[in-house]
Amino acid sequence: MDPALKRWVEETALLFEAAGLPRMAGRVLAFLLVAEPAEQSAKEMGEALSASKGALSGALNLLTRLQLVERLRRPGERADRYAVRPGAWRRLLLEKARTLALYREQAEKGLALVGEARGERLREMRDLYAFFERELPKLLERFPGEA
Amino acid sequence: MDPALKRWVEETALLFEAAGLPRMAGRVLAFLLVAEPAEQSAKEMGEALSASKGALSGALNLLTRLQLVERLRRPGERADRYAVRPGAWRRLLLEKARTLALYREQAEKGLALVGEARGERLREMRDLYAFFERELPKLLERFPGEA
DNA sequence: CAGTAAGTTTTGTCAATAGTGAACTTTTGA
DNA sequence: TCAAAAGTTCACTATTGACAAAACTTACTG
Repeated sequence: MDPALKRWVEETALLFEAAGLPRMAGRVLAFLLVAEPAEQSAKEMGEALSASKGALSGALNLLTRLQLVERLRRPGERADRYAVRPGAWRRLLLEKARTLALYREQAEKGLALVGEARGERLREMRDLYAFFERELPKLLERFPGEA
Repeated sequence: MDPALKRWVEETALLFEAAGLPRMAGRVLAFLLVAEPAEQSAKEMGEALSASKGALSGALNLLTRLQLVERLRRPGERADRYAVRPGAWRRLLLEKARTLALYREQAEKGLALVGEARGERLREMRDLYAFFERELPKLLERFPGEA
């Protein structure tokens, strides 16, 4: 693999890490974004990223659960292949949007404990998250893209 | 402090941690959301949260840098007091919005390396983040609230 | 149905990070 | 100017989590 591309993968993995992914999962995702062909086997990724089978297994399962990557098998081949799913980014943001509800609910729990009267600070929190919970999915619909 | 409230603080801290704050900073912020009075000294927080001076110092500096908390001094008092800043949540989201640019830029760097022709996957990434980079600040402006 | 390749799980090691407690510096009110 | 309180910094410890390596399980292919 081109050294410049290798550096890009590592940098990108760091970004993904900041967003909450484990380091190895970030590396795999970054690699799959630029790999040729798009479908890669665990073995190939292990060589490209100098990572162990075990680490890849965990990372790939995570990325698959998150629906960022799909697992597929070419007829006649023994090994699974993996590729970034079309619409992965939209899905990632939808997922984030869903966590907004957690924040809103937590604010509401707090309000129930301290009472609405004493809850100016919590109300600000609840209202803003509720606003985004409503508006973000609408915004995503306006984005011109697939699935 | 009421045990139910104590549990709420701990739960909320966990949520904040998932969003990227260090644990202690999350506890402090959660506590400041429900504390009476709103302005609390480090000593009071140390007792309420069973935390050391040193840990509080770090957490409070972080929260102050992030502009989520403000530091103030009542005349005649020796110790600083801290309170959640009005508009803290909006500010937090604006900050997140700013990181969208990082993702877009990283996708563009990748495109420069693999070429636009081979870059369907990266283009999807770039386009979605660019879209949000444009739309999110607009959305925030529509939220009826302070600074 | 064997033999082998792929994938998962487990175990042990290592690095990173948070937090305590103590030493140190700064501030402030007398 | 002095003394005490507040705040910061540092050294150490404990916890966490990621990863490699190897043992184990599953499932394909001939």
